[in-house]
Amino acid sequence: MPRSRPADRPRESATPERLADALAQTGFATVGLLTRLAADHDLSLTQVRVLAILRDRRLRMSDLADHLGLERSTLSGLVDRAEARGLLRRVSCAEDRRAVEVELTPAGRELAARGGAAFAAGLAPLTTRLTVAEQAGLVDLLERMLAI
Amino acid sequence: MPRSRPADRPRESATPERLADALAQTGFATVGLLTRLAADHDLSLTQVRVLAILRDRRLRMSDLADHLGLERSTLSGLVDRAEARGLLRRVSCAEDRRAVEVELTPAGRELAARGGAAFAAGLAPLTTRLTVAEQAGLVDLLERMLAI
DNA sequence: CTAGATTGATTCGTACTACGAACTAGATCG
DNA sequence: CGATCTAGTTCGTAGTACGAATCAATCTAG
Repeated sequence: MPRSRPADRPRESATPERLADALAQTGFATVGLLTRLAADHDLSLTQVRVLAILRDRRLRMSDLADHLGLERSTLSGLVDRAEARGLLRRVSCAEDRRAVEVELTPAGRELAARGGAAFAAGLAPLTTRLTVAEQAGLVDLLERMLAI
Repeated sequence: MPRSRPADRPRESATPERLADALAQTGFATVGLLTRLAADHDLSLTQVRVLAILRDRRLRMSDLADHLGLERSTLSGLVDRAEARGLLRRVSCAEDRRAVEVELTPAGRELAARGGAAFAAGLAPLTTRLTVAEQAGLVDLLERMLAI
């Protein structure tokens, strides 16, 4: 497990170790922010991920489960709840009548858009610690690391 | 909500937007890795966070709950299960007999150490896409952004 | 062309996570 | 001392996640 913001962080530790720690911290910070924002709308982190993924696509249940790394059975309930709240809808697939596709409703799209803005705003206290040039450098490094 | 690895990622979008997306991606990648590693040992992400936090400290239940951003009631069960598995132990506090401190057992410490190594190793496919100098640059930017 | 296998999704039962409210025991302050 | 506050636990509820079983539609071999 990565160290968590140790009071006595060893400044001299090796880069790979520090990178792992910094990435874990970044992960908890961003995912934590996302979780808090989601909670404001009574959504779970997973539901946020669903909205984020469907923002650009329309997927079958199986494909969505794969994207999320979840079992199909888990996704059924997840989509049930989101559908009941009017955030997305199931559309039966024309090519394969067993399959069900999922897409955002206008309400879901609207929520996703507002959430995206809130996320960027919530990140500002962190990101503005860097200059604009540094932010651009960070984007470049992260995108290359993630192979986006 | 941040966009999730869109197939048609707009290359030309503004830095703040791309930074938010890149940070969200980084968060999901690192936290996802952590979750998978945790699952190998039948641990939840939260239990991993507990181990990570206690790696350097010994805390009261309340303080631990604050560090995790959880309610005390949630923490009780969490610590129950981890204690039952021998990863940590409750120590009653001398100064305040209401209070309970929590610390890792040797087994918990050992697991945390092995987990940390596994995490760094699991990150390697991503981090090695950058040169050593770039990794150092990334560490610097992230640490300054997180104000570590 | 149909019998059997495979695939897409759902339902069911179980365990864990998380919350808030109610409670107990110990501290603190008037 | 008694009132109040704090630390932690217990309880009930809802959401998340899994795997096994199931059903319907599709595919494939003979």
